Amino acid sequence: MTIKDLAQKTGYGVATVSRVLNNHPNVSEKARKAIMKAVEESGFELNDNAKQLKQQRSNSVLVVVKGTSNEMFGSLVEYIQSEIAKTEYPLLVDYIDEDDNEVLRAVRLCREKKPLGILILGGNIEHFAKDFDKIEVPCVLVSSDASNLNFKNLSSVSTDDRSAAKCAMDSLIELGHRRFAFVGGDRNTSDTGRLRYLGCLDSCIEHGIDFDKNKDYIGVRFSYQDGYDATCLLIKNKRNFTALFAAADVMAIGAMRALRDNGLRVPEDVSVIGFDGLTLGSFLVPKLSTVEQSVRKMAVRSVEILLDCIENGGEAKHETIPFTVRLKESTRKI
Amino acid sequence: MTIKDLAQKTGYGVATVSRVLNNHPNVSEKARKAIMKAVEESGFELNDNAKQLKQQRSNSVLVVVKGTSNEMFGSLVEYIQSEIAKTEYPLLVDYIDEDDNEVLRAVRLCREKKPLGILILGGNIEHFAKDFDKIEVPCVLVSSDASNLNFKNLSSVSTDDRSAAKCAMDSLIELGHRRFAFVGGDRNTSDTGRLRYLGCLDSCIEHGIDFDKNKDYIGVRFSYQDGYDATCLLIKNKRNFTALFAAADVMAIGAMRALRDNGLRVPEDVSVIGFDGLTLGSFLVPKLSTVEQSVRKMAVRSVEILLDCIENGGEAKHETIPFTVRLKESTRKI
DNA sequence: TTGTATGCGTTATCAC
DNA sequence: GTGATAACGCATACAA
Repeated sequence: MTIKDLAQKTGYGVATVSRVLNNHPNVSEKARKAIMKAVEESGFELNDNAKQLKQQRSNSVLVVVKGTSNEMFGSLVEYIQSEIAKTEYPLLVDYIDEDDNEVLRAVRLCREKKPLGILILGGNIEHFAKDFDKIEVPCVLVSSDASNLNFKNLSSVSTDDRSAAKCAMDSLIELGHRRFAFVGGDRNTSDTGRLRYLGCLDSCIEHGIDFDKNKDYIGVRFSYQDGYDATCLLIKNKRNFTALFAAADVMAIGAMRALRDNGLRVPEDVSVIGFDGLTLGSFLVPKLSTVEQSVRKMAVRSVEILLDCIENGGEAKHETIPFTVRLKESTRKI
Repeated sequence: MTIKDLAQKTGYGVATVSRVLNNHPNVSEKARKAIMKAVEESGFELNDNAKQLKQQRSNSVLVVVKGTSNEMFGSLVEYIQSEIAKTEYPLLVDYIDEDDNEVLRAVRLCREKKPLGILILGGNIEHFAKDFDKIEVPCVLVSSDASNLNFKNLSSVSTDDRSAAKCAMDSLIELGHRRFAFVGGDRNTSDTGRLRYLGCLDSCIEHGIDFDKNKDYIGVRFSYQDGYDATCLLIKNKRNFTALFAAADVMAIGAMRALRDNGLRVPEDVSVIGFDGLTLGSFLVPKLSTVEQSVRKMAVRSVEILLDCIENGGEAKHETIPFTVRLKESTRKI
């Protein structure tokens, strides 16, 4: 079933059928009705490939997700999906490993899929600096700040990771903690991991807290198991910390279990704070203290910015989503 | 940049370029080398739209995910993604609401996207019975059994939900429990919810357990919050249950928190068992007892079956993935 | 082993 | 208001 068949069936020409299907003007009401009727009856849908070939672009929006075990991105993708679903653009989701180069991947997908725009979840600024010039469509980097890169088609929506991590640490210090352990991201492959690490460092320095970056900090992947393993290692190192900062809620959850398995109670023996503000955290026992980023707001703004760039040729924007340190039940005063 | 440009650049014809790009035979080594070199230099990628228009299909695999708040599907999508990534097929992921009609959605996407095959995560057999005949490409329904529908292009990979739920209940009964509460799925919109409900009922009947389907059972959506709310309601009804069965781990997690907030301890006062076997469950305190379905195996088999249908014209298959009742720390003997 | 020519289904430019 | 018709970039039948 093609518009040709439809034309034959209704007695009109393909051009008129196409006009009706695309809501173009210069079609008689009579023709519109007749053609729409035929469309209904046959369940006809335009062939996207032909349409897009003709129009020299697809109408899809591409999302590249870096790292699959971090539930925060899962949640982000869902919100993005539901925002994009309000439009007529199909969403192409591509998951890549935490260690892969997201920009090269995007470049390749652009040539293949010709998306209207791209959202990249998680990214490494160096990758952007090196290869982003090969991307021409609007792009929003979600979760890292790209304002100092100055690409005219690259926006970003992020949390001020460094300040947020510092705030979280400040809160722990205010609760009386002095000895800390850190389960962070890999500082080399993850901007987010690096910034949150620096924020912690800032706080330690400001408060004169001792901190051995080789023994008190372990950088791993964003997953439950990695959080668990890293924490076991920190305990084994006998650093006797009273508080643990995890650079992601998934790690914090792994950490809490590791503490428990080593005979330590949360928060009585060790306070734990995570980062992200996953919905899940509020259902745990104890409720996970965390640096809450409004994942929903992040998704909404990212999509809004992207659509503005796509539809109105809007300028690239760099936004920071506010965070809130939420001390719940996994932290306590000592 | 098109194959025409590439042809011009290398002095060969478009047909030869096309042959090289598709690894077809009858190309001299010399031509292959020259053309590949030009491809490298220019970073050329075939235009998917043109290719697919020509071939009368896209090369993509479509995944329709029903319900976004059930983390089990999130996990399933990730495994599917990583399996599909081993092939060269791009994955088109479409999320729809738990209450939407997944088959009509798939029909529409088929006409638009012309995918090679479809995976549907979560589904209602009635929807399939009514409209699946409009779908012509191979399809695998994941998580519900479709063997009694007899569509030649519809496979299914599922857990025997009814037996599994019964086993879980049997285990609780064996632990000495007699008074139960059930947080289940909506029996009307979700096959999975209905079957797990029936399994529980089977067990109750077999063991002569009293069960008021209006007061002891609440059917809600698969999410943390719904599990929480339903449990609060059950507690309010003063049914004095000693064990709670949740039709999904996410609900069980919500339930555990609700119990806690109502002054009940898990497992001392109430034993809780979930369903799915999420990775997360093993990191909770207490570790969540659950009916474990190997999500990974489910994903792997689903993709294998689909690819076999796509690539070798394999027959539709209906497979059941084994389950294991895992009693961990959220259940106890009374 | 290679090149030429045709058509996939659509949109858009014309001429009517 | 409408209908021919030329692209879009590719794969492929067929000719050389």
